[in-house]
Amino acid sequence: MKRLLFQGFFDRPVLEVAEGLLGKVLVHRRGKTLLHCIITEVEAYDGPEDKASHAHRGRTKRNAPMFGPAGHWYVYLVYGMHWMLNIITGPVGYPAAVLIRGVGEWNGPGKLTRALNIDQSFDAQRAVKETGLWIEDRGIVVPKSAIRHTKRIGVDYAGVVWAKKPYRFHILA
DNA sequence: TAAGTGATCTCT
DNA sequence: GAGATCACTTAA
Repeated sequence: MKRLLFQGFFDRPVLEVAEGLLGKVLVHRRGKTLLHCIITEVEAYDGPEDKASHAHRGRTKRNAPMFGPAGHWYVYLVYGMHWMLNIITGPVGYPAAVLIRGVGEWNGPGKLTRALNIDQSFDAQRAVKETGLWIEDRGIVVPKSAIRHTKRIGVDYAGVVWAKKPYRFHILA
């Protein structure tokens, strides 16, 4: 039982998508081998008001994918060495995305992208099989009781209101 | 706890 | 063009 997540899944409020992604499976094709990783930790970045979001000061060349259609990747380099993997949500023109922070055995967004060899070549690409990186529903059900909401990581600069939003979701170990 | 690292953005 | 910033990791 497996089903590719299509654009309709992502074209919803970002908080719904973020929570819904827990337990889904990130699939990466490298040559002929497929890597499957269960998504265990995510963060939501919601719209132009969100001071922790790259989009809060308007559209730039870097964050342009956030303003595009849902179901596309947004990949960028931070701290000069780590690629961050995000999936765009919501309607065109509304900048929102979910940062994939942890999958299965790799915790930490930088380790995840390094392990999967994810870089800017995926930026603004669609999350479908043709691009080599997509997300599937394999019927894994995560009980509500196993999901925790906490504040986001590494965004203290955004001021207390936005830095403390419970926009991080993770599955208990 | 602090350094490493470099693209991007905001001023000149 | 220069300077500051940054959705992190690792080694102490």
